[in-house]
Amino acid sequence: MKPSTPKGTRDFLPAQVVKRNYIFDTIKSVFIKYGYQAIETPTMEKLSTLMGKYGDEGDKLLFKILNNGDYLADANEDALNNKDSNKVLSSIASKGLRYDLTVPFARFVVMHQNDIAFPFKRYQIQPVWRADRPQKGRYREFYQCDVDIVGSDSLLYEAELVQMYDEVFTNLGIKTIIKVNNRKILFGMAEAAGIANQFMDMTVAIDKLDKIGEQGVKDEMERKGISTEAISNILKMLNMSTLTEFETAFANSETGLKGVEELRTFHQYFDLKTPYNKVEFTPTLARGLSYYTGCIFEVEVDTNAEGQEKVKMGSIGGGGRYDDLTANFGLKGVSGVGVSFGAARIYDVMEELDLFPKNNASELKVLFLAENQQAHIQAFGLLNQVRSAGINAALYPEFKYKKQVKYATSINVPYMVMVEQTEDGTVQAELRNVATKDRTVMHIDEIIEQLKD
RNA sequence: GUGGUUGUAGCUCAGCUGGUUAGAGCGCCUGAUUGUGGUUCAGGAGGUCGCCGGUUCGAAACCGGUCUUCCACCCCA
Repeated sequence: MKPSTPKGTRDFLPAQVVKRNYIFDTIKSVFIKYGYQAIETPTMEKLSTLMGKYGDEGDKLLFKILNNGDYLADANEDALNNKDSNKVLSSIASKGLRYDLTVPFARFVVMHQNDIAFPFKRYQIQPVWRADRPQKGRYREFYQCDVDIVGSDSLLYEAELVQMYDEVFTNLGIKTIIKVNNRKILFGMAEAAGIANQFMDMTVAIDKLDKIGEQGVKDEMERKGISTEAISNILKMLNMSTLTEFETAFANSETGLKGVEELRTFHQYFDLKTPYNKVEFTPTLARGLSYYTGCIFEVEVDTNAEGQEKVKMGSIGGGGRYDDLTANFGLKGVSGVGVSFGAARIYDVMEELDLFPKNNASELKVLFLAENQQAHIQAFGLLNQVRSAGINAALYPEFKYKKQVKYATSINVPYMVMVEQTEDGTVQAELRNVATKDRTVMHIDEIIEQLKD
């Protein structure tokens, strides 16, 4: 039989894992610096935790786990006979794979509210699963990398999160544009245009702006039955760029004015330090129809930056504030704000721009090669010394020179040490630089010195 | 979930409108050669043509189903 992985899942080769970990490590070190702590939640959650949190569409995309034991014995018989999958489900499956990290986190906060201190700052890097149909850059198993604060509505955290974006992408070497908006500004626009009741339709249309253009947005809103007058009003507002303009437009929208004020406060915190990346107020940023209620963020690769012109990639990060994150689980009035890093997309961008470091600390530094069995045993002793000095080292098991060199070149190791017996019966070690082909016989202590830098 | 697309050796792919024992390059293994950095030469192993069923005297090729790949839509990350 031909081995394969399930649809939408993949294996990761050593070189890929090294690169992925480089991204995670860079992100983690920034999280830790800003005072966030890691948590983990189980791969599976109860379906009662998961169902109904992502809409009807989301429920379909949940992977369900069959109950153990004789699950059909306990299945709902009527539903089974009628082939009613939805009804049968609840009697044969009570667990599912996590669909994102936010809902499990909300469950976590409610369950452990007495063990954690608010504001609670956590980060979480774990895979999630979706039974979506796979396509380019979309898998059924992928990592999410979330950082959130719950239990405070201070805008200091919005500023902090954007600073973290700025620092992470600077460290990774990607020049980005960090777009900032506020859902209250969007609501203000709907209110100012007199279509507050069609806020959702408007938001969904605006969210597609990048994809379908201004005319497309106009058409979409028309289709949703928004009046032409309101549409032209909204389009006019979308082209405004300063908070002062919005303040004027929102004279009759309390929510809109609140949004302007929130963004001003955000800037009071944020502007104390000059960011390396572009941070732009973007009134057209909508972030889908998700649960966001305040500030929203999205990160894009800056295609105007030198060397990045050709990068075609959607958003590589996003997030925002959501009130009542935990209300679903019975804890009201707890506000949260968080952002997510799109690890897989960041990986692709870094690959395209060749931004991964060449010499990774987790890679093998030196490969020992021995001439014969006698030398092999001696080489193992030398190997121990090199490893004790903290250098990543390995010994090749066979003696055939051709195979040794072939292996060394195929694993891309920078140094080799050839261990040979001399005529007087002692052993000598020769350090070889694979790239320059330099070779020198030297004492093992010297070799260690050489390899250390 | 809808529409399309892909599947032949470990890898990248040929294989005409159905017709003998299914091929190439690379890789792999063995031996020689090279006083040592993937050399050269010779030989070799490896495929139920994704899987199941059908049409046919005959299927890798045609038809149906299924799994997989990639793409668009829906939605989303």
